[in-house]
Amino acid sequence: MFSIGELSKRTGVKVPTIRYYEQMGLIPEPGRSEGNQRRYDHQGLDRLGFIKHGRDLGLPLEAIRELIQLQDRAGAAHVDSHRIAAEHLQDIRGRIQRLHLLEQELVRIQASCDGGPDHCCNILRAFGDHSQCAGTH
Amino acid sequence: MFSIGELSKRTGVKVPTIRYYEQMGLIPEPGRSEGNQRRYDHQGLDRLGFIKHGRDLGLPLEAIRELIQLQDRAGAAHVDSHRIAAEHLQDIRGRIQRLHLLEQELVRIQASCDGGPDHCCNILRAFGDHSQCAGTH
DNA sequence: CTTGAACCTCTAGTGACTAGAGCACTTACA
DNA sequence: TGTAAGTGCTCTAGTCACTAGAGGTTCAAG
Repeated sequence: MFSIGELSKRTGVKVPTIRYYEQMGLIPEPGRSEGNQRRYDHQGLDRLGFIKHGRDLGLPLEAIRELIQLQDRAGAAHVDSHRIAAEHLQDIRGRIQRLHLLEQELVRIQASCDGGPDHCCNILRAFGDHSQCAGTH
Repeated sequence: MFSIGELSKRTGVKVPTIRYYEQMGLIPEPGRSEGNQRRYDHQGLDRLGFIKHGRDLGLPLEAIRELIQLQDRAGAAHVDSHRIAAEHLQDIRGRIQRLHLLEQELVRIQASCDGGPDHCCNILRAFGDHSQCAGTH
C-alpha cells in the first residue's frame, strides 16, 4: 500500500492528474488511510500505467475508457480493440501528412526572405497570403 | 461594408469565432450599423485572412498576436518574424518525429495480434505494456 | 513532540473555440 | 406597409486534459 505521491513517482503521472482521472471515473476510488488519504496497491499501479501509456500514445481519455471497459468484459474485446487501434493509426497518419504540408509551407515562407540586412523582408506578407500556398489547409 | 455573416463566408472563419477574436483583441472593434450590428470593410477582411492563415499553419493565437504587432511597427519586424517562423518550424518537425514514433508503436501493437478467429488477442496487453516499446514517449 | 513535507477538497484558469438561450434587427416579398 | 424568415446581438456555459492556488489536515522523521 502506498500514497498518491508514491504512485505518482512510480508512474510519472502527476498527483493532480491522478485525482482528475479518479474524478473522471477512469480509476476506481482507492481505499483510504485513517486520516482520509488515498492508499493504492499494485492494481491501481497497473491501471494507471495503462492509462499513462494510452495517453503517451495520444489516445483521448474516451478511447482509453473504452479500452478499459473492454478489458473488463474480455469476450467482445477482440474486434473493438483492433478497431480502436486502427482508427488511431489512421488518425496519426493523417496528422503526419498535414504536418508535412505545413512544414513545406513554412519553409516556403522562410525562403521568401533571404535574411540579408538590406533586404526588404516579406515574411509577414507571406504569412498573410494564402494564395501563394501550394497545398490546401 | 458587409455583415459578420458575409465576412464569415468570405474568410471561412465561423461567426462566433470572429466575435471571439474581437473579444481577444486580435481584430479591432468594427463600426456598427444603426441597429448595432457589426459592419466590416476590406481591412477587416485582410486582418481576419491573416489570422486564418496563421491558424491554418498551426500558430497559436499568441504568436499571431505577435506577428500583428510586428506588422504595425514595421521597423523591427524583420528579425522577430524570422524567429517566430523558425520556432514554429522546429516545433512542427518535433511533432512529426514524435508522431512517427507513435505510428511505429501502434503498428507493433497491431502486429501483436494476427486477427485470426482462434487467436488469443493480446492487443489490450500491448496497449498496457510500455516495456515492449522501442522508443521513449 | 515538533516540524515540514505531503496530503485533502474546492474553485478557477488554460486555449481556442462551440453551443444554446433569449432577444433585436434586416430584408425580401405581398 | 405588414410580416415572416433569416441574420444578428449579448451572455453564459461547455469542451478536453489537465494545472494552479487557497486554505486546511495528516503523516513520518528526528
